[in-house]
Amino acid sequence: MPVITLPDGSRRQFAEPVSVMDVAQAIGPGLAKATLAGEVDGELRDASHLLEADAALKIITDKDVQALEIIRHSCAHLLAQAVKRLFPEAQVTIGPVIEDGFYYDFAYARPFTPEDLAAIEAEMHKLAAAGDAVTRTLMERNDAVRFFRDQGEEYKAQIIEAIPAEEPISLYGQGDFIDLCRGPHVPSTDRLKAFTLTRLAGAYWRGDSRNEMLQRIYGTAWANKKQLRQYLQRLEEAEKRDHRKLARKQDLFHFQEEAPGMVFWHPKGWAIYRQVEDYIRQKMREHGYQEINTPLLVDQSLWEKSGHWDKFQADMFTTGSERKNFAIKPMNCPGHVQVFNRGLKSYRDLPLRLAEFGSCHRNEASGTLHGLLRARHFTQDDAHIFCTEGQVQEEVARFIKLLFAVYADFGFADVIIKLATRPPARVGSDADWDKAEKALELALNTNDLDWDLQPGEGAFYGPKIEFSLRDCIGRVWQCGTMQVDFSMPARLQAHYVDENSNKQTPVMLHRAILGSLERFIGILLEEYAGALPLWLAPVQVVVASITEKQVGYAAEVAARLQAQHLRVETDLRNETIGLKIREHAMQRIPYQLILGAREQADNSVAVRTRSGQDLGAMPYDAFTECLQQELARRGRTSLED
RNA sequence: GCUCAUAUAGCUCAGUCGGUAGAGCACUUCCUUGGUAAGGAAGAGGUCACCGGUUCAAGUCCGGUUAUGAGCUCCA
Repeated sequence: MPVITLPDGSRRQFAEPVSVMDVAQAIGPGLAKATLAGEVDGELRDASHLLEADAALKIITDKDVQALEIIRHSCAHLLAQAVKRLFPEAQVTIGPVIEDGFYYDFAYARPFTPEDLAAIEAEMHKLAAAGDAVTRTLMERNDAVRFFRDQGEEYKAQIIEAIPAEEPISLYGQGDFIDLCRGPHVPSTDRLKAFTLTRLAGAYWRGDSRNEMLQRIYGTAWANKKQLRQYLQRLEEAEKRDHRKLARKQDLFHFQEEAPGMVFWHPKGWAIYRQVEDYIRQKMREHGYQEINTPLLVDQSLWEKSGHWDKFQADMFTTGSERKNFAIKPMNCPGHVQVFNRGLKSYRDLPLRLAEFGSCHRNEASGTLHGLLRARHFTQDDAHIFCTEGQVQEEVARFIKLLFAVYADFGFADVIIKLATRPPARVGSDADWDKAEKALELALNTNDLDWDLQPGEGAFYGPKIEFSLRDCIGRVWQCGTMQVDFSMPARLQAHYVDENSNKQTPVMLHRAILGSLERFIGILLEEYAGALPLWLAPVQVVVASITEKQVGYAAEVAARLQAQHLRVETDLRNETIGLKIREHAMQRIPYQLILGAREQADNSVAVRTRSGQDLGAMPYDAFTECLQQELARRGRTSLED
């Protein structure tokens, strides 16, 4: 006689075991119709799940957040069913839920084509309309292995073989299709109403590039057609913010075939770059760093000593000029150690913070290049802090504080933090790794930050904290980093003299706030959809004349702004003011000064913002006062945004 | 690097059955002197990414290369 407690606290008693659906039915037929699954004592279960004992139950309908995950998972099964019907030779592998959708990986003799994709989706809609019930069965593990192997599903059999033998295997069936799955699923396929397949891609079996490549089909699914439509629209809007598109529209930079992965910066793009660089340079000065610069080309032997040659040789550009084998630096640390090593250092010199806008080249795999976000030539806002073991904690904490202050100035709040610990292939003793990992973890926790652990993802010389930001369509890119290194100073013979006149090896902290200036600027452009805050905008003010009679006055106003170190352009063309306004608004220039006969007569400027706000005419000084205030604020404080 | 797709004017794109290329915007010139998101007219602009093949004939079909896009793998 189970007693079922509902979320509102009400209880219902049943004479015999009932399913989640039975309970819904008892409450009302409308609810039963909307029921997708149930949350039983906090666990998601199928609508067919039998309640034999007292339980707390929440009926899950498409209004609940958990519904999307169930719908998407069921869509993955529907996709696999459709593929098996159209391509019986295809083997199923895995089909998980991802952000906004799902995918399924198949092994098939030939790659699927876009036409196949359309046919598969049509088949899915047909199957959904048929409305087959989705049923759950249990099977002994070994029986399940045999069951799938008999059907020629070698991959599925392998997956199940990896599950402990004593664990019963749950299978879900719909029509003639049965798949291994933990569930839960929707009660029948006609509950899947709003889905579409989005793209085809290759993906390695078990995520290992030594394995064969499978065919991955991606899809998106939602509770209803309206949500699906909104999602697709949102995606389309987001894609317009792509920094590569903005670069073309705003004439910021370009790439070309002769230098793949390397940026040709145009005047406006470079103005942004310099602004970012100057800002960081000032921050470094304020926070006790000394700026240096080290050679781009360094003999191979130094990379061998540092350990980089061993691990990254294939990804380094080299040149055989001068009979020596030079490598173009892929990072700055060995160079910084060379600077540290000149002259005998005392413990009194520590912490010694050496910063460099380090121009690095890495021969990244061709398929990984991605505009400014993954380039072969990039500039790190790099610095290395040489310190004693006792100073590590404080230095890490100070860095994290500085990083968040800088991100706030750029208007970023959503920072993804990860702690990556020792990888299988590494240098240094386990004791040192213990200390280094502990130091980073402690610094994160004392700063009260949310972070995730990434075991085994650290650099070969030390653990690291990664600070990542999202691009326009939600892809995550690592920007800032803090790495503790107990190995490289010793490998490159860095020393200092301690209080007792003993030679000691310093600890080296590798750190970057932006990471790569290129990548950071790419993210920045996408974050603001090209409408950068005033302090970063390549052109801050455009001065436009209404008729030729104001050309002199406009030039004079522009010259005054320029004398105040504002980035200003004039538009004295023989064009209508409507056209000029439209063009500069589309170029996302923060302020337009419209100068006609009236302004000229009373020595004023008519101000218009890029979002179309007309601030009217004001004296010149009032306008520049406004600008100076806005410039001082930084962050996301632009008047009109 | 791997899988799939794509490459036509400065940009965005069209180009059917294989018969030597077209639009809009931008550009140049002229007209217009206009008050808050496109004034008008004319003109100029292309070795259809590159190399090779098939064909009487290739932007179009086939192969290769390069670059780009999406995803995978990688990321000091």
